[in-house]
Amino acid sequence: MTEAPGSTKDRVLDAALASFGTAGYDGTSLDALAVGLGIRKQTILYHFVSKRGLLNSVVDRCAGEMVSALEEALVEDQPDGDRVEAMVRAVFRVALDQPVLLGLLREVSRPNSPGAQRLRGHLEPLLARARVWMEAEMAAGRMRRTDAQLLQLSAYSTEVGVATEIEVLRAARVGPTLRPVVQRRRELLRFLRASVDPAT
Amino acid sequence: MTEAPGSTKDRVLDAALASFGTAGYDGTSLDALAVGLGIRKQTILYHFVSKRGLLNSVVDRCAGEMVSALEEALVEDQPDGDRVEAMVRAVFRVALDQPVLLGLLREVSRPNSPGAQRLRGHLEPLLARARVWMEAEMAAGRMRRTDAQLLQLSAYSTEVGVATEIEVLRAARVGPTLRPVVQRRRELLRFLRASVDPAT
DNA sequence: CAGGCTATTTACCACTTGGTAGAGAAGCGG
DNA sequence: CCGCTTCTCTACCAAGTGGTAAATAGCCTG
Repeated sequence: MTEAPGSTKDRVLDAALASFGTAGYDGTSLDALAVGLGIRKQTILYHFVSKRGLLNSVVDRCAGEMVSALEEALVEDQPDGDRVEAMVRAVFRVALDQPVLLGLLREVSRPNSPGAQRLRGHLEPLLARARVWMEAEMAAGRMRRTDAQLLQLSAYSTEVGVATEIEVLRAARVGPTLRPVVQRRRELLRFLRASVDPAT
Repeated sequence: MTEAPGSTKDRVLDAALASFGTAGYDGTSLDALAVGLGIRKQTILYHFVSKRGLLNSVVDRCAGEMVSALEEALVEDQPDGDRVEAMVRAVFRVALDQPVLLGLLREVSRPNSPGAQRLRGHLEPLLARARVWMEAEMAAGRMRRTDAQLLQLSAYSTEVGVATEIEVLRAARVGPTLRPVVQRRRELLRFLRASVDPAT
């Protein structure tokens, strides 16, 4: 049932993602969105019942992409510990491919934000799986003992922060090169490894 | 020329900070703000010429508080390296005292956000000073050699991320205790120290 | 060709937005 | 008491908001 990539519905989703991700939910007007697409606002409301519905659809699609990217990174059963690296790389890849997606994530993960709990709903199963794995690793002594949920929250916010940085760097034209990004990723990995290392 | 803490102007500033920090700029309406204060919207517009002017005033005040808190932490000339800890503690104190302030920071530090460059204007001198200090430390071999600006960006985003977490945790009622926060601060410090340690 | 289905349109609506104009009111120095 | 300043108010406005109702066009099937 996935919409063809050229369809009106899909074009609206793309534009909405960009607008929500940069201007925020309240900063997005259906009229402006429609004008930008060369269609009428009511066409948008036909496909997605309301503005809120549009946001939900955007969140659904993005969460889907995110989750599948992460699951793909997890499926490749690698030697212990590299799973962390695989996940970080996956998120960075997404961040580089479509930075707006991270913008949406940032926007929508604000407490009390519309769509926040919807996003959580999508990510929850994945997070639960990860928690189970982490606790097993801890029990086996291969991972430093900490509150798994807290560690997740921490890694999540750091990743989003880093991804936001990418946009900031891009805006500041610090460099068209990817060097800072790569460097940043390396540091983040070092941080996560240190955070996870069983040695106190 | 600082306004008396009970004055209308000051009450408006408080309410505006809370609203901007939680609902965002676009999500804040002058009418709603006024109703919440038991005054008329035009009173707000009398004191602060426009909505944008109100945001600017809020940003100015908050940046002032932030900067002075940080400078205070820096003035206490402590043995090397503990300066980092002092700054982290200062930011955490602010985050715990008035979480909304961090909410505003998060809101306003979004690229293309109104007030973003105004905030940068306030923080720039402080950041420049810190960069000079860091580069001196690097030259003296007491700090690992990295791009100072990148490190700042990194520390900043991580701090804001962590602070945002605090709100999330509070919302999720993970615990009325401060334990997670303290634990999180400890981890962050460990991260920063590792990031700065001259040993590869 | 009729009839239904999907997609997009035009025309409106009630409401909210930030902002302007001007009137009172309260205090204060002369 | 006057005039001036400072503050808050009522009244209003043009533009924009999300959303409803209904008309129109294209298309496929019977």
